[in-house]
Amino acid sequence: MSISAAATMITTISPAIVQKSQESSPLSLLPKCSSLREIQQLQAFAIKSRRLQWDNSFLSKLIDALTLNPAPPSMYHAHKLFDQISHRDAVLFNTLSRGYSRSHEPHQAIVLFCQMLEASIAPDAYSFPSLLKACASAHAFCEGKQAHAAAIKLGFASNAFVLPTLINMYSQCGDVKAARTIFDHGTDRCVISYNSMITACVQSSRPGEALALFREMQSRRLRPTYVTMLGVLAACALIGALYLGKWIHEYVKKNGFSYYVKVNTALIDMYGKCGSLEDAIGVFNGMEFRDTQAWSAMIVTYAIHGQGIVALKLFDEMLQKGIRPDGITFLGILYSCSHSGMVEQGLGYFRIMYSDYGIPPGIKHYGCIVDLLARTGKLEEAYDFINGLSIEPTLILWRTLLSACGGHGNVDLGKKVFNRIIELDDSHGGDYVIFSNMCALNRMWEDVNEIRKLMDERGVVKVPGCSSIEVDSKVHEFFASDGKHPDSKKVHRMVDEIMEQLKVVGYIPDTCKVHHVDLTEEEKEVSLRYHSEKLAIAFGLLNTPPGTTIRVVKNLRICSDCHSVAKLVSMVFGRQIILRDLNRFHHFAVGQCSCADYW
DNA sequence: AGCAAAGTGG
Repeated sequence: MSISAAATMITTISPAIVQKSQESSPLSLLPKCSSLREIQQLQAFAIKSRRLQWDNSFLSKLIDALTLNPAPPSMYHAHKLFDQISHRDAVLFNTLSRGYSRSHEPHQAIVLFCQMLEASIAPDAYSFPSLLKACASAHAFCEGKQAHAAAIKLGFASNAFVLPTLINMYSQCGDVKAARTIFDHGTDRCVISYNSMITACVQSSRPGEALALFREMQSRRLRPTYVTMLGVLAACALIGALYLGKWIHEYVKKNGFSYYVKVNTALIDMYGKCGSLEDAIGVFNGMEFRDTQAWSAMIVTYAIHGQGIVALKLFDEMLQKGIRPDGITFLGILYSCSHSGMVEQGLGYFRIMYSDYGIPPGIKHYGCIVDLLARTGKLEEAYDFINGLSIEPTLILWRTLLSACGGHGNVDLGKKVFNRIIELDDSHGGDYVIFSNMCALNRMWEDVNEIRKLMDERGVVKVPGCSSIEVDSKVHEFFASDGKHPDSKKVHRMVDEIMEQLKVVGYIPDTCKVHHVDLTEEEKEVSLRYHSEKLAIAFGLLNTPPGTTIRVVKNLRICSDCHSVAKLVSMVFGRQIILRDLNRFHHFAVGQCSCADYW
């Protein structure tokens, strides 16, 4: 059939399709189809002109177009068409499999691969990316490993397209070590493989390794892509290294990545998590186009800096501009409310998220509501809320409540919740510590001993507190009372000096939460004195010019004694201190904290 | 045809 004849036939089927194309072959028209109807018209044309029997390349394009169509029934139509084809080849299988992995039906993709083997059709290199992607998103580690073995057998494991998906699969299934081994042994380490590996490191909280890979890329003169920037910025956010982050920002500008909305969103997130609210606002204001994610990132950033009211204002502004919020936006909103004690508003937003926006609440939204209720002391309500849920409450939900019980000193409910938690998982040191502190606060020393014994028996260890501070683009880490840092003697002396000065203005060490029963008051004071955040602040006072801001990142929540010390230091030494908790910020200035002592 | 943000608790 001549091209002009084909064009005539299509014209009789749908003028809309022809309008979209200057070309006349049905193959080139396919990507321009935007609706299921248009694709099916082309399919009808293909059947009419008897192409269905012989042209697998055209059929593959047809299936691809069907699977790309966002309307839900497309996978069904694609599979139906696939079933009608008599001579299936690997390309057809791959195309349908890709469709399933795109439409989040990983199990179908895996099944399809098995069917291909059963039909004695040899997979090619392109069969593996979608299969591995499916295994990754389904967390199907066994299948993933089998797929890897098959890829090795067939000689496709070091293929440039297969390698990144292999890395991704291992990382998503939780085996980052294996991912790294594959990456290291890869013969063809391209930019995309580096991106996968960097992302894998970030997702497994190994920011240092991610940044090292970025440097390796540069020394190998591989040109990063914007995806590289997303990974590297996320790594900076994890470490909380503001100056390194600023350097990356410059790099982003110089290399033309500033126009990617996602990169700007990652920059907002990075500045937010590195403690610079102003820089985050600067990036947000400088964006020409902002999507839901960009607004959400900015809302969350205000929230973690204790500016809940501003976060809510921004949400209103977002709605006025006609940007649709998603589940994450509401998470930010609920988070803002719970961390600013706005119970009624929070419950209001929780109600409208489904009724007005059709967003079904997930476990994380429930977590925020539990936090919202419990943090303000409505502990029983929070308990009832958890028990009334239609889904099985997770550990985190109980943990949220336990931590609030600790904050409000409610040992009775706290004990009930604690027992519930260790039934589910008795290996988490943090839970024991919260409950033990709660008991110590109520002078229930036998219980404190009991908990200690339980921890020893079960071999539970608590995560040591660690604070870090970036000075001259080097990150210094401090652990409580440790002598690992080269300057530790000097730092300890500095802490002693600080304490003397603070006592003059009325500081009294808050020893009631130190849960070593057999310590004297003085010994308790000493154990409190060398908490990691105090060491880091002392190091900051010693090694940064007077008047500059001290930025500290801590891996646990700040204790109340360190909180009051930081407030006093900000006043006595005339320094602003910005301290990052596990997931929020404390801005200390002239004796006050931005969290208004509510954290 | 591969990599791809934002997110409850501690």
